[in-house]
Amino acid sequence: MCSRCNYREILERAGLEATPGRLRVLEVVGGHPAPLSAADIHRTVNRTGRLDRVTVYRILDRLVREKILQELSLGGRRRLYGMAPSEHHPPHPHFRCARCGAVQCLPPGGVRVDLGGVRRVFAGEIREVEVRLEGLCANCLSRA
Amino acid sequence: MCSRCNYREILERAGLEATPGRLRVLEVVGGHPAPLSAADIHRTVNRTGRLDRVTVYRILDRLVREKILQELSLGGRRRLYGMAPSEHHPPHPHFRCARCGAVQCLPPGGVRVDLGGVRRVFAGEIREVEVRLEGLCANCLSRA
DNA sequence: TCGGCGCCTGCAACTATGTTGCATAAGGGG
DNA sequence: CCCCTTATGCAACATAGTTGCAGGCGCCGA
Repeated sequence: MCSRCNYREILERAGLEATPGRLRVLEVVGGHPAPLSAADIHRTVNRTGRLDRVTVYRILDRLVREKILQELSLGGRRRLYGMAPSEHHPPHPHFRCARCGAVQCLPPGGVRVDLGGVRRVFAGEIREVEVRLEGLCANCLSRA
Repeated sequence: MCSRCNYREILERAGLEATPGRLRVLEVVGGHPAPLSAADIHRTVNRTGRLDRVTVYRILDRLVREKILQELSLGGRRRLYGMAPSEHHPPHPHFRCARCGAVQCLPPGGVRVDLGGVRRVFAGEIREVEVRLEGLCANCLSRA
């Protein structure tokens, strides 16, 4: 659990009831150092009580819609979920190991992206930028 | 089809037989201005002949392994495929419209990424950088 | 207090996407 | 001519996510 986040308050500020299911999902996601899949979250939450698979999906959808969580697409088939950028959770890039598939959050601020050229030629409106790195993680490097 | 690419030659340089299926898949992907899903490719290829769904998946896997195609993860459930970066196909960022889901390739060079900070603290080996933008496409903006 | 309404959850069935195992066909080398 | 490899097809399966519907619970107004 992120020590600086009050999940109940976050939910209520978004106009959502702070149900046990939602609180447990938030605790699992906020307390994990890397983004998790719906299946991971379902498994973890069900170690301490039960919450249906479908309910987990619905909670995740809702929390993403309210921008409490963010959904990441990092290769592989599964969508991953992490805390959305906010005061306590600055945006940061993600790394995925091409060998073992593990995903890590990288420190915020380590990557600078300059969109100048794109903003000049692109007719749409850019709202979010996601940076994804791929390569070999330290673990796989040492075992190579 | 990309006028500067000789698909037969690309396949043979990678040590792959230039079979009709592979050539057709390459023509479809190389000739489309945005990345395509396996289902899109299967559908398109089957307008001019037939190629099994499974064969399309296997061809895509193979071409990705040989770095002829690249696989993109752009949200949504499907993996998308485009030409891998090469002499004729410089790496470029991708944009996905949050409203209609359409994916576009953005001009290469429009985005500059500085990894300095990450390379100093990250213990693994970074091989690829993917930049994904999200927002509203011109079409959805005008209809909003 | 009652009845209705909305929200959350569970369950079953379903869809979409991707994968595996096994059979067949084509081509090359002994 | 036989065997091996490679590409393809087909059926079955696996995984991830979605939909429809019903039950429970709290809240609000009558």
